[in-house]
Amino acid sequence: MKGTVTEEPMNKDRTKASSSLDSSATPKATIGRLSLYLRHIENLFQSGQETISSNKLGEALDISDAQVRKDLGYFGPIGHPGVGYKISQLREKLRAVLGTNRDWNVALIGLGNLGRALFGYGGFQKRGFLITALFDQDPAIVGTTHGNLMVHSISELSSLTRELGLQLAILAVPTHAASEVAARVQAAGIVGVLNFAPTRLTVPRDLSVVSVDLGSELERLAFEVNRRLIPSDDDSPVPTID
Amino acid sequence: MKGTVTEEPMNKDRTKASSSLDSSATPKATIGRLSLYLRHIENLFQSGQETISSNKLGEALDISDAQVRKDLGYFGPIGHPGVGYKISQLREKLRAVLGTNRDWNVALIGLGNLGRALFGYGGFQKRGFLITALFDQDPAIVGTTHGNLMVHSISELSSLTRELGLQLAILAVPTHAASEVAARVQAAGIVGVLNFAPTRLTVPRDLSVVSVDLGSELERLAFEVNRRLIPSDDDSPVPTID
DNA sequence: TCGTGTGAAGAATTTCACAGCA
DNA sequence: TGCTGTGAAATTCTTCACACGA
Repeated sequence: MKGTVTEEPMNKDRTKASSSLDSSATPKATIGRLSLYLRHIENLFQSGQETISSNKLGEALDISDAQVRKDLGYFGPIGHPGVGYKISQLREKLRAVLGTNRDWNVALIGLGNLGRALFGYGGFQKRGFLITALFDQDPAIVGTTHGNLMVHSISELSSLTRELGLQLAILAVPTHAASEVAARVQAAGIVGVLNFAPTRLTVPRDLSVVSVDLGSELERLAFEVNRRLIPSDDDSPVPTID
Repeated sequence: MKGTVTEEPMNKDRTKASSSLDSSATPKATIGRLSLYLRHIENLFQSGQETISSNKLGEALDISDAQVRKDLGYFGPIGHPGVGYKISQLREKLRAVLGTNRDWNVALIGLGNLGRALFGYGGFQKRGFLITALFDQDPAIVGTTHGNLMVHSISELSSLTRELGLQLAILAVPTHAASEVAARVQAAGIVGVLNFAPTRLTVPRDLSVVSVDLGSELERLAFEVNRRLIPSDDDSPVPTID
């Protein structure tokens, strides 16, 4: 993990459908790579390039060509033998699969340091995730404005979710509040949350959760550095740290 | 993916060592879980609990007990049959493996929206990652202070890395600058970077990279929501979105 | 008896390698 | 000839199930 680190522990899943076009058969790892493909394809699309081969695409992302073809093939054949993948076509396909061919209305909940930062970060809007409402529990923060949005009390979550058609929420609240807020989010009718609190959300069914624990990502990095600089075996290179 | 969220595409690695204590044999997925274990163990440690079984630990994190035992066993036997894992002992072990039993001096590079937010976010310091120097390329930002730190020009990277003993860097710079900055970071003697720019860093060897693409995480969430609410097959539940 | 450690089985994912279309 | 799509092989990861220590 990912980074990232990402989260969402593995679980038994029922319903094993068969069709090779069935998205529920998509390996988890593939999904992460689809984002990488799209990112790169968007760049190529901007640059006006027309086609790209699995080999070239993989090279740019450090992924094997066979892996690229397998990944892209999960949603039906889309490549052109002898030619490669047509960039505009592949772009559409990836956007459809990843859900970025439409806009999503996103609630940002929690406007502490991290929340404000995420709000200022432009990367979300660019990919079709529009932050259209802000919420916080702290009365001292409710009523303040950021950009052209005012911070609402969490008690208004349900009404505003309906009113604004909010579909996703970014949770940047303290750990101890995360699960409770997630429950309210779900009750309000929001269907997915991106959770930044370093805890496993225990939530009712019918809420998709993706967690990002920035601290874990740094731990992963420290682990990699340790592994590289301080090989645990004896018969080894022996570089020193510091 | 996981924060992806996380990144670092898979690659062929040479040198296959044998010992079961060899950390290079640790499955990639395990590393992400080690952070989860540590997170939970720290909580238990605070609460004063003395031991925990693989079963209970797994239950709290939604991981199978066998998986927990396998993961924890990669670094040598540490459990106590009939008893479980001693929390203080497991905590030490995990901290040692993940490198959080020491402090890391971290440079934060890029003080735009995201960088400032990450600086304000307390989650890093708590886990032993001390942001001890700030850098930016923009002359308008160099010289400003945040907390009790002044923003330095990137040209001072090498000297300050030596002076302050910087080991890691958090990259919150624009995409187009990321690889170049990473090269300078590496040249300055920093050994690992946590990259927030949505691009694959092309860097010289001898630099560990973990990438977090927040946009990708939202895409992963959108994908999950789509999959849950709009099953691609026909013989299905048929909930509607919106 | 409780609960770890661990081979062996099983499942999931990646790589190989090649038939076949443009 | 160039390049995809895809079975089959190889590899990696997870779960099973049980011997054994406390």
